[in-house]
Amino acid sequence: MKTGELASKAGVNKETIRFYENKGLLPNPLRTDSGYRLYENKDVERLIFIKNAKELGFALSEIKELLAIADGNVFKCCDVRIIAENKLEFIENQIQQLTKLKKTLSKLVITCKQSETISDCPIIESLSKGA
Amino acid sequence: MKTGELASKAGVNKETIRFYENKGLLPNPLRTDSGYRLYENKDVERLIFIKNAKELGFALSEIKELLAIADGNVFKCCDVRIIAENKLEFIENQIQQLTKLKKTLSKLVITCKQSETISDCPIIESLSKGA
DNA sequence: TGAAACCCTGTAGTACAGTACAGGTTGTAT
DNA sequence: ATACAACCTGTACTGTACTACAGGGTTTCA
Repeated sequence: MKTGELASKAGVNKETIRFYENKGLLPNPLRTDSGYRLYENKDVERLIFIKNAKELGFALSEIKELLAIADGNVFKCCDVRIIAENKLEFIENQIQQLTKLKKTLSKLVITCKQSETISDCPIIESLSKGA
Repeated sequence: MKTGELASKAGVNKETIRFYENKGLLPNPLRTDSGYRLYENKDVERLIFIKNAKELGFALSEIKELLAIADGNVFKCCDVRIIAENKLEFIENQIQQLTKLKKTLSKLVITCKQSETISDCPIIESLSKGA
């Protein structure tokens, strides 16, 4: 199959395929005599792998590592676990940060509902305070 | 005070000050005859406002709005509240998404601890599955 | 045969938030 | 007097993940 078909089967943009190829996430495909890229079903699977990993919050650079592991015999399963555990830690941290922000912000929004003029807006006031 | 002093007082980079000036977050400052930028204490405060808002997760474009409101008489306090409420909604959404990811990922990590070879790594397997 | 649809390449642009650098001027301290 | 720090400008680069475009070649179908 050619680029267009791969793109629609995997649900990505045609340009994205070339982009991933450049980035080393997709292998250099076979070509027709006229230079058209030729793909197989395993390339669809590979793109789905990438999509899934992206949804799990992995960056393209991390996905590249995961793919290298999935492809090769160089690494072991525990390497994958380490990448996943690191990502998990990062996500937990992010959740904590955001929860803190949420508390601060919702407190501000609640107090804001009482005042009407800009001069005593608690949000503006709060942002003006130095650490 | 000149750029360097403002930068160190506010805890930002010198270049960042020029960047913010270009973006319209800082007003055009007075200049000495030789063209050096001259700042006042209120500029330190303004940079601290920006830093605080950034910590709360506001984008520079949103901070620009907040500053315009804080500066001017054009808007009312409820405009600020709307911006804050939108941001709050966004943050809540993000927390939900991340919490889902965390669950999925930690399940994978746990099952991974049992298998040793790459061929049956549950993380790789899971990523390979189509939707 | 000829138009439309698809493919190719390289380069540039998008958004975000800065950071770095080249090449020049001014201010300060010894 | 002169070295050095701090300032000025404009432009280009960073990283992330694409997206768009110009200018050409190929395939397919009527």
